[in-house]
Amino acid sequence: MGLRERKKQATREALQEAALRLAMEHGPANVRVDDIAEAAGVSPRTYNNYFSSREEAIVAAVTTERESRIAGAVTRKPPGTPLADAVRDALVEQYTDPGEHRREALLLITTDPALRSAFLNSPAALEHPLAEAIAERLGTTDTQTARVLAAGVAAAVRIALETWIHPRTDGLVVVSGSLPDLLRTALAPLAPALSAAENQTPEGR
Amino acid sequence: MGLRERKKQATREALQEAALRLAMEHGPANVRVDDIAEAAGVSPRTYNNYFSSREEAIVAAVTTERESRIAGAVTRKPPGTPLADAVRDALVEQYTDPGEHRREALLLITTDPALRSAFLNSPAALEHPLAEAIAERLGTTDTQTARVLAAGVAAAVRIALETWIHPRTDGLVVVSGSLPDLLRTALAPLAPALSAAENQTPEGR
DNA sequence: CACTATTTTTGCGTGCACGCAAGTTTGCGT
DNA sequence: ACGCAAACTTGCGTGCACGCAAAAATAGTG
Repeated sequence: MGLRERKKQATREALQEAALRLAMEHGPANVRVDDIAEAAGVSPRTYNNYFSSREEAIVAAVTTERESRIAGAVTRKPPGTPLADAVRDALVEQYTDPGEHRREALLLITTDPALRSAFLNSPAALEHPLAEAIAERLGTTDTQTARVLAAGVAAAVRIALETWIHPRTDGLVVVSGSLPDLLRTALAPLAPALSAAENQTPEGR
Repeated sequence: MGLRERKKQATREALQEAALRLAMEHGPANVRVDDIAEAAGVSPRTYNNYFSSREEAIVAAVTTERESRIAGAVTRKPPGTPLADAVRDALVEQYTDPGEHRREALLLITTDPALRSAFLNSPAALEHPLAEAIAERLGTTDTQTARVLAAGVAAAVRIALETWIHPRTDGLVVVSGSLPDLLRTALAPLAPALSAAENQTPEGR
């Protein structure tokens, strides 16, 4: 990886880190993008070359790393594992709480409306990498099916996060509980679609 | 319906219509929200009480009516129709080209990047009404499953619109063709999930 | 009709997103 | 080492989104 890309990566991380730190120190409402840019040592205009909203950098600090690992985790599941299981397990793994410093950040995020909204959009970033991982496991060149399945999964994840953040009484049951459980529940309805796709293109073709 | 709600509806439609007309006349880039507001006879600030971006009103003029009919169309399918078929047919019906004046508008929308992007987000508005329609057909009080399925369908529709707007070579096949065909293709992978959900909660329970 | 409560509209102020063009850095071939 | 081309950064200008609080419109009640 050349100097160019390393620098870009460094800038991106500096912005994320600065954004999160400042938001935790002064509260999300009291952080202007100029502050973030200054703390990261770049111009305000450059901030918007990396992130297209003030909230994005803060949320990215919490979600980016996790999301980048999910597709990898799916690919890494032992061959022969049913696709639905591979996806479910990969997601549950990666969304299992990693530590304390992230938890404070999440509390901050779920407090502020704009941040919440940006947070709930974050699973959209799963679509492309996940679609590739699924296509690979299906061993097909038909990208379209993989894209639809990945988008469905991303949507399910988003819904799991939604009900995790503001729980609701659903029918007669109160839905709340650990995020892993909510993920499993949200993914369950899609499992038949994942299975069907992989039976459509059997191993030995 | 009281005077209040009728007026709100009228304002909303006036804004949509004005936005679309002005965009067609002067080109999307040369329409400021102040112009739209003035043409609709409200203050600029009021525009943003109805739409949260300049593009939204333009796109809404083309998509809103259609979307509001889809959930109804699903509900209206004869009882006994498999859920997957009901959803597919309802979508195909409603997305079948209605006429000429809309076609020009669509050309306009697909030309401008910001409008394209807003247009591709429009299926998100399907989620809530569609989730209710699906829940009703499933005859279940478990909203969660219906929400996930509806979100999956909305995502599939979005992907159909994406590949319709900028077609791609996918594997060895060039994907292009009529929107109805693209919709069928995009929905196909989800059909097993819809079927499984309705077999989970059989009629006579 | 008169009075009050609720909802909607409006103006203002502030910070933000982004196109553009000029300036700066990096990569690479010679 | 030089110099050119491509990529990245920056400043500027413009229009936009939205919180807030005051004013206007509407609904409901006696």
